[in-house]
Amino acid sequence: MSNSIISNSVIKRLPRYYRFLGELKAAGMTRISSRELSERMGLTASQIRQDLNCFGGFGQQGYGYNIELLQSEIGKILGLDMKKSAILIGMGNLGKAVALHVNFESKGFRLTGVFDSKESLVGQVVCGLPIRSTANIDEFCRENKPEIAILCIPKTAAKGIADQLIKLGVKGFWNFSHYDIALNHPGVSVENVHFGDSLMTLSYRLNNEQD
Amino acid sequence: MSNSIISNSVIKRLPRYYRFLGELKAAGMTRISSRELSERMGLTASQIRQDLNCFGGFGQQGYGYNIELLQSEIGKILGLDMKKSAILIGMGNLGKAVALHVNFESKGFRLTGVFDSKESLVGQVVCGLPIRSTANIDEFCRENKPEIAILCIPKTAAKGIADQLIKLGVKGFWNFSHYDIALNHPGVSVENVHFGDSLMTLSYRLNNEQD
DNA sequence: TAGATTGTTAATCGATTAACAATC
DNA sequence: TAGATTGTTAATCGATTAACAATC
Repeated sequence: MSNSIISNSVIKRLPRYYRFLGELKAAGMTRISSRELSERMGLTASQIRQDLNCFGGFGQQGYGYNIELLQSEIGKILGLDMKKSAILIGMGNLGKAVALHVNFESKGFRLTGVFDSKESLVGQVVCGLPIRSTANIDEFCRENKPEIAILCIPKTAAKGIADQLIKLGVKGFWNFSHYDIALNHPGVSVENVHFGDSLMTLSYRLNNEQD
Repeated sequence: MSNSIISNSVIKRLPRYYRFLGELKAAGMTRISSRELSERMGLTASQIRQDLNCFGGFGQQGYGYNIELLQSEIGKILGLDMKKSAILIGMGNLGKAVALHVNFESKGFRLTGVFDSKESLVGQVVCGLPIRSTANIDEFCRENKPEIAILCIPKTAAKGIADQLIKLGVKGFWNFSHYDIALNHPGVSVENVHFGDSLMTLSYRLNNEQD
């Protein structure tokens, strides 16, 4: 079914569909048409139908979409039911906040290990996990085979650790650093979160408002 | 010069150009051709020239681009020299990490106030700023006229506060919440950072690797 | 001058929107 | 059956890439 390659634009819209459908479900609704969903989300009905039909026919003519069913299907498409093992490197302000703030279980992952190179942090418990020394990453990965790593470390440290982790079998990165993993390792899945870039984009918009 | 409307795709690439040029400058290089930059960044030379020519002719035929000059021009385009006033609402794990981790000054902003609704946090000092009660937002905004607000609060709280801030003259949001500001306030500049969406996207990619 | 590389126009590719027949 | 709404094809729009004349 989902054999043809799905475009990046479609993939990036899926989580938002998932969230909106979750809210509609929570509000007690059971069905919705592409037109009504389009009005609530600020999209076109055409785009919604096109997006969904990349993965199969989830709707019914004359009726629309069953909200609970559709949300569950999108969850499966996103792989949220798989609970892939994730490790987090770098327990500074940012790393700690990510560990504590993000609900991994509802996004398809399980946080299984957290690491920092600073020996003074090692042993401290965050999210029920002891902070381990980065010196023990090799050992931990061979035993636990994490699928992804979350990099909350500076660029300088990120290069070495990312390369090391890829050798150890890590298949994807949630990358908060400025090291460009995708550039150096084309086969690996990378999702970048670049605060600075995002904030600069906002700066541009403010300085170029017109209408 | 930059009168025609610049596409979103171009704007989102500008911070990355800015970063790469900064690194080249730091490495002691003075000039670069679009071809060499394209190889380093994983883009096409055509795209780079098209992007830059949205804003003016920064290069020189037969020579290429002066790295320092080009970076400085992109910085001006992004408005990094303007130091717009920013306030941050929500000093939980995430808010604190953003306040401490992000270098606002180098991204066109100055953090001037931080707020939380929890009275137990009020008075605590973060980044040299006392945490203020959200009850005092009105007063603070009338006196300090912040241009943007950073929302590190749950969706439920975000709606009320965003609507309030817009009435108080806030022109943009760096939005970490799931409240869809842009949907309800079309005129306002919004840059969303949605951790959950980003992580779900990574989940999708891991579950659909092929090559 | 010859070589290199830009700025810019034209061609291609991909994503979004519109239209409508199929069907519940 | 009539009305509604999907799934899907065709048309449009926008972004990327290729090509090349201009020019340093």
